[in-house]
Amino acid sequence: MLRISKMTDYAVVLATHLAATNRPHAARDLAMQTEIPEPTASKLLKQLSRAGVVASQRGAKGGYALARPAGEIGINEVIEAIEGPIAVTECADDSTDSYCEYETNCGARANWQRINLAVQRALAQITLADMAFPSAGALVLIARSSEEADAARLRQASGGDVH
Amino acid sequence: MLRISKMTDYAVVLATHLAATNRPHAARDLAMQTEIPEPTASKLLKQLSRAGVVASQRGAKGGYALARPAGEIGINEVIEAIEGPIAVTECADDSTDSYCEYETNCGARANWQRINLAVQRALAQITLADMAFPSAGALVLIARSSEEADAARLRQASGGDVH
DNA sequence: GAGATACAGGACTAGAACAGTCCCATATAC
DNA sequence: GTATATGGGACTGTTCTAGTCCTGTATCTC
Repeated sequence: MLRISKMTDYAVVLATHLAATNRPHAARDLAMQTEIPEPTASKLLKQLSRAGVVASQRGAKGGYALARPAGEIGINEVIEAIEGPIAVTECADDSTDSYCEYETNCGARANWQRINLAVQRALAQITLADMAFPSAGALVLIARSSEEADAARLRQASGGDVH
Repeated sequence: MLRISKMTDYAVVLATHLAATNRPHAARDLAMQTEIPEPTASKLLKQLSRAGVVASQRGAKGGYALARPAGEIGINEVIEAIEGPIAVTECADDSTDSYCEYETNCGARANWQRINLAVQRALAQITLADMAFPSAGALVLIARSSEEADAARLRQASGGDVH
């Protein structure tokens, strides 16, 4: 289904929550506030920390906060922190020099890489600030054609689609 | 990894092969030519047939052929035939009216839907004709920025990246 | 009409990946 | 020193994926 995993979805929720409140939180607090099970939230925050998306402070009164301003962190960073490099197919993944056994029948590596690039760009254009404050305005970037932009504006105006 | 499944990858190979040869093939022949195990290829072709991507002819001398010209079939159709609707997250999937348990903490449905739209559009822009004949020219559609287009042209010119 | 060929549909299984938990080590504040 | 909080990794049950197999149905050829 070309779908991100549930864990990544959780990670986006956690990062978005940090972006919305803009102050350090202990993993337990974040877990409670987002209703994500504590061990799971803790595990995800560790991964986000290792990837440099969030900054951690150990010890009593420690916790997690965004490593940079929310507007500078793209959703792609959060996804890559949890799932590794974004690659729609294996042969589009530069990080593994895997041998493609259908090479002679495929003829498609360049295409997959472009598809991949388009997906990455789409994800990078949405920042945590956009996620945290959906009405902030920078959202029409992706909706390139005028019809879609219009539809998006209508939805935003009515407020019905944003939850 | 935001990755399509191996089966979908196979399906693209099969459809690309049909596009390249442009005549009906029995499932067994396609399987042999693409080096995909026959039962698996057969299963995939059935799914492509049900989705209207390929047309099937039963009986002796029967087989599979593309349902429409290769240039009119986007990769998204092949992917959706195997994996179902393309939806990066569950809450971006219009086909299931699943209840989002993190609704109050998410605030992101509209964003995910736009991300999803961008991914779908990227996939729809590549047709089976592009996959079958990578040098045919319509490939720079995705590479929007000039640097990428240049890099793509360089790669195409050197021939090193296309397999 | 009989037999051969080929697709249609679905059940089934082994293995891999995912989601989620738990434990212990280490760092910091008070 | 103690309480609090992150860091790292092992572990497990469940779900999904990949792949196979079987039976039924349609069509062609003779």
